[in-house]
Amino acid sequence: MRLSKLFFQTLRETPAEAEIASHQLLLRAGLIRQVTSGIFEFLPLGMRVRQKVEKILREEMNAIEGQEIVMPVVQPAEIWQRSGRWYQIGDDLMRMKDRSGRDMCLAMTHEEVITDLVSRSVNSYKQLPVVMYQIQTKFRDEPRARGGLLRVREFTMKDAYSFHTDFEDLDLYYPRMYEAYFRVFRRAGLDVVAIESDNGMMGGTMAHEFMAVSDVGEDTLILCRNCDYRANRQVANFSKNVAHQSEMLPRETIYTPDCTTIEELARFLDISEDQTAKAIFMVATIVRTDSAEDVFVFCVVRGDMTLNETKLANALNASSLRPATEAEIRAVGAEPGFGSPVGVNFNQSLLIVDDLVVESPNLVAGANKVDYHYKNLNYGRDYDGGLVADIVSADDGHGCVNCGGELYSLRGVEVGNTFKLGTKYSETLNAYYSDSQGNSHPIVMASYGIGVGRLIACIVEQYHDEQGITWPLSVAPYSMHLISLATTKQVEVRAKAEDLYEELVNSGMEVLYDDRDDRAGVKFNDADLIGVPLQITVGSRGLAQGQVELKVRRTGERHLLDAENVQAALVPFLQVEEKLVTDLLARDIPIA
RNA sequence: CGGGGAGUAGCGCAGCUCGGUUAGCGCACAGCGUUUGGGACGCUGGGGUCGAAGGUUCAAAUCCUUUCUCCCCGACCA
Repeated sequence: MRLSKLFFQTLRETPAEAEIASHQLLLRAGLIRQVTSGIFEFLPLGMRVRQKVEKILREEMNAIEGQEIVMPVVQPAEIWQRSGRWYQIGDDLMRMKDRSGRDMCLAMTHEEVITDLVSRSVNSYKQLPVVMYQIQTKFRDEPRARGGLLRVREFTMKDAYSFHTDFEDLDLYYPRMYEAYFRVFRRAGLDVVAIESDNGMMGGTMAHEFMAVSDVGEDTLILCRNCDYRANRQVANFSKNVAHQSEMLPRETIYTPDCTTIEELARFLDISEDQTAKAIFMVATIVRTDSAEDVFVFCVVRGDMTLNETKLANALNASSLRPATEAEIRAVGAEPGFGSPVGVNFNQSLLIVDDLVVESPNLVAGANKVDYHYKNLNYGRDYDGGLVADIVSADDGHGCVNCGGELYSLRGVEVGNTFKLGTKYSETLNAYYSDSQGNSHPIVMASYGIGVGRLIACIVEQYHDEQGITWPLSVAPYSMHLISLATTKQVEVRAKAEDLYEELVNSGMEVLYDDRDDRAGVKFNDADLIGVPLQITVGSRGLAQGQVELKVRRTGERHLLDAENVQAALVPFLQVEEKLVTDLLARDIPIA
């Protein structure tokens, strides 16, 4: 491709709206353009990268029996009503009416449509298992798009769905998808960490997230330094330590002026935070089949712990949570800042106590009276009932639930996920098959997603420097950036560059050819910004010695090549670039 | 939805506090000339509903009201 003909423009200055590296560079290098919040165009260079990623996805999905299909973006409400998600999902689901007033929505994922498809086509165990995938647009009306391609509203996803006679068969297939996911990410140059995760709105029995470790990530991974335990913080378990075991002591009321936070309280009493309990007040929306109910939830966790809203929501089966207002807190008889479950009437509200609080004796907690706390509060003696569950977050320094090792945390971007869905969708959408005895069973399902744009953003986050992007060869828009430094008078330099371009293209290489009438500095800077792995410069200086110059973008190393034998001389450098991916692929895949 | 910031040419911004010719600068773009190995120089030129609507005023980019959009933090999120 000749740069003089390419629809692109590099930006010298960083657009004001972009803060993170991938967003800035994708805009500056002319790969994407934002239309409105969370909605982007892919320009020719960006489209080339996308096609590279999609090719990898297709190859890896095809290799594990995946069959490619395309499902619609605009879907009838009816199937979403049948699965229940029409009611469970809030404003993220973009709803609309067609001209005849029928409710429609934009697909945020495709479980409903594919289950409906399979329900009408699959009748017998002989047709199972079957795996289908597509690379298709999703729309999620995110409350807040951010970070360029990291979090968008309209995006392209590779989504795959597998259908099985039973869980045993799913369990046989699931590891193949898991390994294929590692191959996809590694072929794209990205190493990922697979972690246990929440099922969220997908439902089902088990889920993994594939995280690209990055400081710009929105998720927190909890990992063990000693064993291979790794989970999203939303669901991570840890070994809870009862810090101060002792006999129950008599409860006392103590004066604690202005101690409205655990930190102030611990400092005032000169005790550690793990000797206190804190009350957190939430309002949970609990969705039943056809109604939703708001319930006041009184949470008690130990003072040194952080409430985990995902765990809380799962324990309550709540669709959403929000902090309670002061008025709501007082309405149940509690005092904000000095809250305690003692004396609260739980007829109209729900008590949920973290299991660690139940184990920990003699805690200091609020007395429901301004400036007073109770000392030696014990669950079972001073208050009881309610729900006891794990509702706190694992954190750096906590103990691993498997081996007792030290846990630590990393930030990550979720680039893919896999869900064992079980029979949630097959039952509601009537996807049943007959076994060899003629008995009917719901089909066991799983779904698997990879966000294409997000993956590209993660690659750029990992592969860039001060000058621009440093694409891995496998996903680079071109493999070669040929720069002609010929001025108008240097016809022989020009001719050599043209010949070389033709020669390289004819040999099957993907060449971006800077034939523009511009200054050398402009061309070098654009080449560095776009980040094609190998740069070849044809100029009068080198040509006088019968040479052209090669620069390896990622390392910056430079070599002189015989101008008459460029193509062959490039081969070893391409092999070095390929090694980046082969090295990644050679690593062991951590077990699920 | 809560908090903060910003909308002036394709991009980056100044002007606004304290209203006053024809709204400016850099980059980008077009033409001509000189240049030509790491973002050249000169001359000339094109491009603006100053986000939108309403109001105050002799006069509004500037003051007031309303509203829309974008970005960041939080909430939320397969």
